[in-house]
Amino acid sequence: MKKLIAESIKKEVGLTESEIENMIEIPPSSAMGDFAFPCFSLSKQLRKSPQQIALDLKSKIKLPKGFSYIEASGPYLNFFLNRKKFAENLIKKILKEKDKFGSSYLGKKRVMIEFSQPNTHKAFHVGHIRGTSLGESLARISEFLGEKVIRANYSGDTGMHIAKWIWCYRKYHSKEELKDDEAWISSIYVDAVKRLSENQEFQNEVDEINRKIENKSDREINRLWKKTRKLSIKSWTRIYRELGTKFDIHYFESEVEKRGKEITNELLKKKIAKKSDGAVIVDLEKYSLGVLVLLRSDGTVLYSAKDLALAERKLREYKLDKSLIVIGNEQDTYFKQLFKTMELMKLKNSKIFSHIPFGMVRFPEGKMSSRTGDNILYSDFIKDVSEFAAKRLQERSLKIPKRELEKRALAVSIAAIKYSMLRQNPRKNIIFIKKDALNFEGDTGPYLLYSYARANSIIKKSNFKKRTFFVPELEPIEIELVKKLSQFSEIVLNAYKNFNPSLIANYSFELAKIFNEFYHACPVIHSENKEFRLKLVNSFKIVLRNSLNLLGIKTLEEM
RNA sequence: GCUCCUAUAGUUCAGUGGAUAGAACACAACCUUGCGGAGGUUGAGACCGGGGUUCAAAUCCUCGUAGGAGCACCA
Repeated sequence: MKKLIAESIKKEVGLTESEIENMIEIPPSSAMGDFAFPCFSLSKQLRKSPQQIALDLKSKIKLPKGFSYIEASGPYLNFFLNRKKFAENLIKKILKEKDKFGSSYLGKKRVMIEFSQPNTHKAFHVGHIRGTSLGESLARISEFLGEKVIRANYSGDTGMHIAKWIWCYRKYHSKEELKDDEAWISSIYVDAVKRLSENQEFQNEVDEINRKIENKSDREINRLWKKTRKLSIKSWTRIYRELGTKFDIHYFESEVEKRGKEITNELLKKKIAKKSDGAVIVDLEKYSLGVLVLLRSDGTVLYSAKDLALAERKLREYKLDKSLIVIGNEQDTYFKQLFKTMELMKLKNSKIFSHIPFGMVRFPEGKMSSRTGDNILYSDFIKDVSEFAAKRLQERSLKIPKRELEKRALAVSIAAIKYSMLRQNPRKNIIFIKKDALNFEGDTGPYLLYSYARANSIIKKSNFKKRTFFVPELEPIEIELVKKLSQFSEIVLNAYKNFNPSLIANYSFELAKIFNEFYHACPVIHSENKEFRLKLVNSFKIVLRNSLNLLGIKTLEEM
């Protein structure tokens, strides 16, 4: 519609169509118009007041197709849609395109999105849920816009934290049975950190184990490492199934360790890296990026060198147009260092990488960390939320079979959690208040699911299959609903460009809110306009389902 | 100390340089003989401070202040 407006005023204002399209706004209220063109910036060159320009334009231009009239309102030129026709076309389009509605084709690009990145032998905590939800959502948005997405995971299965775990297990927990329970696995790590902080000398024992893991010299340690690594990985399958994420490739640090060391040697030869205090570093001071340490002074390899090898491998294995790495913003500087190093070593195509940072998940009491164990584990967290959800569900409908109840409770919980993680700007810290996340009222995932289920319930009850419909005089809230539905595809594009699913989350909430207002104001089944309203309700269902789907949230037909 | 990020109702968040700064929670008052009350309606309540750019600033720049993160062998 913006394009039609641009065409109609292009000649009079001497701007290109796209310039005009960018200027067009949506007025604060529908009573003022459906689109607005502000005339301020033309004022200087035309040497007229913006008010006058608006008046002149109104009389000069031709009414664009699909509009019923134009109004000059102060410095704004306001366009009013032919709302009936607009509603009709839009609803037809939504009902025809269904789960494709809102998508636009951006060309077949191949994009790799690396996210989640839990480490073996450590907790999968609330922060990981944020990264996983964000990555999955970005992946879905890209796919929706026609891109070929490769979901990648990358886990630290070697390195100091593993050495700590194995050290602690052998020394203090060797009688306990090994199991694929993330809570137990993480408790050993937490214990290790605690014991290490009590006695500095233990670090030497851990260092020795770290060397043994890296050069695989100790059979018993190697066996224990393999076994526990496997159990950790196994403990994630349930988590990813529940979160609705499936990876196409799972990289491990152990697979790039050797190549990381080789790259480091090449960098030493090329004088890009150098020795310093026994360690191998890349000096990036002249870019004000400090130094990047590649090898420890005992010769063992660090995450940085492994990341260089990983980047090389991704480029070799896939023909990528883009490669995103979704990781917490505490690594902002590190990624600048890493990318700069890739540039210095002239790694081909290294420009395609970008770091998508996200903020921390904090609690009102303070930061959480998997080192101290001051965090909430995925399993504890989901159990807590599910039990609450099951109780709420039971209060409402008494006769749900237990299986079904558990299924719905889990779906509602995942929706609540994902929505609370995605509704905020990714780069800002989330202050996670359990009471609010568990609250099913207001701006929450369950509210959205509830709205969807209500819409579904109307349609089910109506048992009405007539395909044609005519658009009656529209109630104000119906116009609002139609207009909101029409904005979906633009919102998706914006979310894509800004790597920001919160735009879709906020849109979903606004849409559901308008639907609920509509629902209260306009009877559907017992209305003369039944056929139209049913189509409108159905359109709402489709669009809400599409937008929640992009957030990785599954809808429920009944709650 | 240096670098980066953030600052909007009591609280948690929206807000692409444009019309009256939006919600949610909490608080107060209402709405159920209506398609699901996890809902709706109404009310009270906010742009950290000082400069600047602009016809127009919560939004851009700058200096402060406050909070967070990072800064050599964790990832």
